[in-house]
Amino acid sequence: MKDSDKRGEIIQAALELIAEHGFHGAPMAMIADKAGVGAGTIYRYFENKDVLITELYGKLEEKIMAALQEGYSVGKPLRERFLHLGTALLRYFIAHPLYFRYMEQYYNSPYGASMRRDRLLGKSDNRDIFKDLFEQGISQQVLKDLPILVLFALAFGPMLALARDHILGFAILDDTLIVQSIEACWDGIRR
Amino acid sequence: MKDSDKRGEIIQAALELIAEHGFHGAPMAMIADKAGVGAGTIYRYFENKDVLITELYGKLEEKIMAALQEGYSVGKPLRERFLHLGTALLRYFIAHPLYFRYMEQYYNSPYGASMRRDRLLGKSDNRDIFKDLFEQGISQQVLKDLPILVLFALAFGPMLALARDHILGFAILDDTLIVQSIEACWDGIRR
Amino acid sequence: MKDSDKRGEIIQAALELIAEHGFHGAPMAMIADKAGVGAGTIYRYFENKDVLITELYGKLEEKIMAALQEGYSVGKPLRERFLHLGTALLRYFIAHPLYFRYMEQYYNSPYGASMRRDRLLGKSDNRDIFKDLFEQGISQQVLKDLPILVLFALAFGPMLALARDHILGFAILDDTLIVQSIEACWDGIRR
Amino acid sequence: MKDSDKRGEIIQAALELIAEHGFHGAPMAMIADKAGVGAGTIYRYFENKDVLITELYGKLEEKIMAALQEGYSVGKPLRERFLHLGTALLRYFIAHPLYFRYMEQYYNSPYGASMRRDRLLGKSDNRDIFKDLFEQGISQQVLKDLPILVLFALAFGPMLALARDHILGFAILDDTLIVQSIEACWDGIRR
DNA sequence: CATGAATGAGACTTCATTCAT
DNA sequence: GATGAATGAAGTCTCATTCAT
Repeated sequence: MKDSDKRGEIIQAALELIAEHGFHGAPMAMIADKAGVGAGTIYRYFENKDVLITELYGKLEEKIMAALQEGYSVGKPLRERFLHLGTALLRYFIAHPLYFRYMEQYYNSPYGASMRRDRLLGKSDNRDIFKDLFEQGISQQVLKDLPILVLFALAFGPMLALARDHILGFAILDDTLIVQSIEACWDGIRR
Repeated sequence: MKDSDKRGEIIQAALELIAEHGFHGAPMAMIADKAGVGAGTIYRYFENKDVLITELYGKLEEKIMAALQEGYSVGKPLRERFLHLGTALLRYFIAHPLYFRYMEQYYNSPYGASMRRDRLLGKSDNRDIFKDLFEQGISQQVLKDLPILVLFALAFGPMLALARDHILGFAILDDTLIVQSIEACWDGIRR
Repeated sequence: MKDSDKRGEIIQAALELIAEHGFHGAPMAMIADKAGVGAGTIYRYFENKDVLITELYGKLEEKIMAALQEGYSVGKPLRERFLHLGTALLRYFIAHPLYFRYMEQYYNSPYGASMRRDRLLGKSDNRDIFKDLFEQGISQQVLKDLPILVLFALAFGPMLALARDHILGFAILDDTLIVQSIEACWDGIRR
Repeated sequence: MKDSDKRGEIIQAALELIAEHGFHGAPMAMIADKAGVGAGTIYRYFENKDVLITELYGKLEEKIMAALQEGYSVGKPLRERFLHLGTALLRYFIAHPLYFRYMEQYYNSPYGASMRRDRLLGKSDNRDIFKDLFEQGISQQVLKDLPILVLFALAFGPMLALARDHILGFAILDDTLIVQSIEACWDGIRR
């Protein structure tokens, strides 16, 4: 409990600071401060800054996957399933802007590239929920017959762009717009 | 010519190093080294690192807009115009991976956010070519009646994701796939 | 004690180096070296070089004011009080040549000018001991009826010049000469 | 003529910049710019920055000595001669604040100390006009029997302090005050 | 276990001086 | 002679990481 406690404080502090100021605007000392622990203490829980950053990313990803699976049923029609996942993802990011901004930073950095590389080479792990959906869609001839990665791009590219626009205040996505946008994404990938 | 020489070397070195290692993985000393000039020389051409970074971004943007306009005619049908622009953009990024990675870094950074903010507040400048296209499409009821920003997201989100995937080696986009992808983007935005 | 330790070492090193070589002849790295600490350590105690410089000046000023007040009594005649303060000041500088040279540097620099400006605009702080003396002298018609600043110049100008001459080895001020000099200063300001 | 021209421009530019911003606020490039010459050109006239600085000081000193000698007659009484020199000096500095500020900077710097040292060891050169005055004053028992250096301090210390106060805007010395101040200096040195 | 003071490598930037034109 | 672009040493300051307490 105690252990988990400090670890959690550190992760939360890192999340907030990095999401807001970027990796380089969040020195370890500042993270420690915000977490209410000594600077050296971080190193008892995380080997170094890189490990902290990577682990935090993993945690956020888990949370998101859990959120997406809520109310998700593989029994429903593909379109419905996609709309569910898409709107859930967009809503989740909008509800958790810190998560989004952190993950975006991570993704657009050497970390992100090597993570994706690792995943392609085997550790496909979690994003399977989408992969399954797309593969079924292709084999059922509901989706365009394009490489999975292209479908990913067509589906997630707009969502991430929209989330960013909303969070940076460039656009305001209400529920109607969210649904319309995800439907448009569906139009992009469906036959 | 002389002047252009050093200035060009510096810009090229900055482009390569930042595209590959990010802003923080490209110290001024390293840029100077790669450019084959003294460390202080950079400061004869650029007031500081920020200015260098911003100016380089502007240069790349100009080049891209020029490439897009090649062969572009406002007289053609909307769909054709969109396909032209989309494939041209995607091809350009694939042909110039350094440009793409540099611009991506810029975009996902405080620089990018403030630049976009500035543009929203008046300096609409160059991207008008797309804005015009979208506005016409809406008024002619060819495109979905969504906010311009959402159309931007639907159109560019996938393109950027695809360019990234290709450049990082996760996918290989041949010409067929490029056209198919852009057509899919069109499906996303058209009514 | 521990804290005082490093902080004190840094201040002492800065004092010695700056007194001897001037602000620009005393890089932070040299100060750190002389203090026996790492270069970055200085910044734990002083936000930047300016702060270090200013704080050190304040410390020295305090010490001097304390030394002047030793044995000083407002009950004694004006002349005696002036001679006390003058000889004490001159002796103090001669006994602490580093202090003098440091303060002189500070005074003759942008720091000094802005400090004096600040003081004129309210923060009259410590030097009041002299101001009081001069104001009483004027109102009792013992001193010349000149602006306080002129009396300051007449009194301190020679003292500082003498201290400098002594410290640079151009003159040797023994106790007799010190007293004679201060008496001469008195002749300059008295009616 | 040409030669003299550039040399003069350089000296004037150095004077203005250094007087206002200090030695370290006046880079060679800035001096060259203000002088309207190339940076390298300065080195055709002055071996390096130190030489430029020192030579400029010498020039200013000459000008001052010339100004003091105007209307000065060794035939007049000592007091009158002193008042003449003192008021002339003070007026000169007030009329030429750049000269004063430059000379002050020079004096309070390693340059100044070594210059004075050199002078004590033989090169007494110009300041003889005051030395003569003080020596006569002592032998005629008009002045206090103190070392020449002490008389210098008593006489010049206040003048320099007053000039500084005036130039920095802390005091306003009108003609009456100038005369009164110099008379007070006389009171300080006379028997 | 936890701390946080200390470290020093390394980042950005300035500027006196040189030298090819 | 004159120029000013180029240089690189040196200066200030930051921060990930360690280690004595």
